[in-house]
Amino acid sequence: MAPSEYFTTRLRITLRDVADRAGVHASTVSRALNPEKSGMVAPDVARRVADAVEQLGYRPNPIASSLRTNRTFTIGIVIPDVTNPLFPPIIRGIEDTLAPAGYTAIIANTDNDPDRERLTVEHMRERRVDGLILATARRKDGLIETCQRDDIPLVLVNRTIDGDGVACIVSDEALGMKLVVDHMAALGHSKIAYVGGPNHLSTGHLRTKGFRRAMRQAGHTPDPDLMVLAENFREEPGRLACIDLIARHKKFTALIAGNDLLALGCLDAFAEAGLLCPRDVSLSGFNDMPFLSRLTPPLTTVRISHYHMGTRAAETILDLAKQAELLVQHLLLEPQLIIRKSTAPPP
Amino acid sequence: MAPSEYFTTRLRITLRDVADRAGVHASTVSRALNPEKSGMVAPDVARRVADAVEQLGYRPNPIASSLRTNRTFTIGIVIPDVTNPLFPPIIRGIEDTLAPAGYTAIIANTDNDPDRERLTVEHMRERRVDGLILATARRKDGLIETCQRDDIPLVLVNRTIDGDGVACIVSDEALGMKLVVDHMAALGHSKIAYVGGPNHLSTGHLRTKGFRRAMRQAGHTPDPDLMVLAENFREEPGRLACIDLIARHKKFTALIAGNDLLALGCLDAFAEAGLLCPRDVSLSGFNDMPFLSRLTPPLTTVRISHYHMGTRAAETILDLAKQAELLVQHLLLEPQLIIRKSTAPPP
DNA sequence: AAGGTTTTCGCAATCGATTGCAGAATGGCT
DNA sequence: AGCCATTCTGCAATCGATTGCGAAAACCTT
Repeated sequence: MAPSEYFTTRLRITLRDVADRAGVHASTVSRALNPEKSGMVAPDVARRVADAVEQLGYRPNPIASSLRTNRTFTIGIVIPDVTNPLFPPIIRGIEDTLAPAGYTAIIANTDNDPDRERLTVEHMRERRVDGLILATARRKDGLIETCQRDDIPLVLVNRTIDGDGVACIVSDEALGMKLVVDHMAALGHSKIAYVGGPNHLSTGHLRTKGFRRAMRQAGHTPDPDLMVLAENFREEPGRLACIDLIARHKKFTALIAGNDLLALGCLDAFAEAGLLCPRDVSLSGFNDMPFLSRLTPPLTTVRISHYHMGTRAAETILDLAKQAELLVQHLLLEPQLIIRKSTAPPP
Repeated sequence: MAPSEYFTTRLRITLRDVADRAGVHASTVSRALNPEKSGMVAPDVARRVADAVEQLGYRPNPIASSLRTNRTFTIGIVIPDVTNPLFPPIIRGIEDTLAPAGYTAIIANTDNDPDRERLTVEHMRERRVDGLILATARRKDGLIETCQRDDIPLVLVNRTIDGDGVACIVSDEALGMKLVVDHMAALGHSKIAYVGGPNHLSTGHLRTKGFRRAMRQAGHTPDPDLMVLAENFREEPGRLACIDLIARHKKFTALIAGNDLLALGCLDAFAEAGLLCPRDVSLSGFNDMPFLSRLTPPLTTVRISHYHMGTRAAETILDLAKQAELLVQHLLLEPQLIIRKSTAPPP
């Protein structure tokens, strides 16, 4: 017998082994080990079983269990890209909540590619995940509609779709934007420009909407000439959008960016145009990425508790997986303004 | 019949359904669908099966398959913390390699807690992962020894253990350190200080060793008074170590940090001591974290291709999982010096 | 003490795919 | 034509745990 065989035969303790040891039938062991059914077995038998389990070092085979019960204690997480500092805290939040509940997370990156999204979701469904947490939602999202139709436990995180009917944990974008606008206004700015993210994402859309509304509430009229939408939420598009903005030669003393990466791009555009922040123009970001306080100047931004977002999403998917009724479908997390050195009174 | 039942009965196409449709036995379908055994079935039958699969939209149940074959096409990844920007690229590299091969990654964070490491590995083994990629290695690591003893396909990434016998993909720390030291020396520095990471990690240990050796090779004697080891690889310990260093009142014109976070901490210590970088002292980091070029001053550092590290680790674990012989056990990836503005000639 | 509950447990089927073995069909050979 | 060697397919067991059903045993009840 090869060593590996020895290992396998020696180590793979099955339910039946335990049953033999305890002098009972396998089904009894199964019941004794299932908290929900342990009432069905006599106390002394339960102890004998427990002892046998202990002595043999039995560990149940979750695969066999899954095959029979059709539950895997597995949750699929679909994100655009782990490399984006936005997502790791969400993942941690999810995992820290899932693990104590005995669930395992399967994570996949899709780079915002709808085809890959569909493929990964299919793959995860084949793997019989008990639920799905998606961080990839577009405002109109066919994939999510399919999942809804197929009645899969599903939670959206960070972004959401238009309309409701699906659980989501997102930040209160309108509030976040209001915090920034009010901050700029309080500093004395009235000519406030905006470089936003794409409109097909709820984050982009709601922040832009929030910007307009907050401007009006602050007594200013949002100037369409001072608003540009970048193609996506990354640096280079932010830079290009800002260059576009500057080329319009319309005066502004503050610029609110739709997220931190866009803000970084804007900073580059400022440098190219010989603009100094915050002396010539104040700048704010959104999300509070790590190390932003290390920038020159340290960036004023809106902090979103992504970790918290993850924990809530995990709690929700667990409820859904065990068929519980949801108290709240849409959870809006409260953002927080982080004032640093990139915002100052207008020149 | 409830909609969900309808869904289940309607959607769960099994091998037997395909067999019935194709007019053959389930075992034949199984063989037809298995590339390694598709030679055992007649071409026309294979086509009939393929058609039936197509028409019914059959998708195999990987759980049933796993139960029988004892292979899950799943790899466990254990990392200290996704939130550390070091790891996401590794994870991407792993996933991008694993996915095309039909494997799924299970990721877990352990926060460098040995107990959690053991728990996670146990959990993953219970889930019958086909292999393990660990980014948590300590130089002496009991957990890894157990895994070796139990003959589990195993690859270490980023860090490794003392001695060999286990596959690992790491950066060539000695070379990396040599690049930095030579760069400093070439700039004219001779009084070069060192703030390193903990000695119980291979990264910390090898970089420190590499520093000493590179110094001697450059014709300088490493001064023990100018070397401090931080408790871990994070900012605050870096700051404290650097404060300690400065308090020794021994002159140095350059400081090499064991990684970027330590360097960030050193930058803080400089600021507190009224030292300006690079005017008063040059500084270098290690790893090339994202956004380091945005610092003031942009940090000179050593770039390690973490993504590549991930792909190679995944390739290795796949080889191991299919029992292939390994060409190289220890793979040293070549690091690259990234010169920015934090290093300059001595004052 | 007889009959009726309630507990407690075992039997055997089941989840869905895989595979060793054997038999049927086909082909090739003399 | 007859026999052997291939090739192809089906049968049935198996992986390990779960669970509906029925039976035995224990406990009440009157």
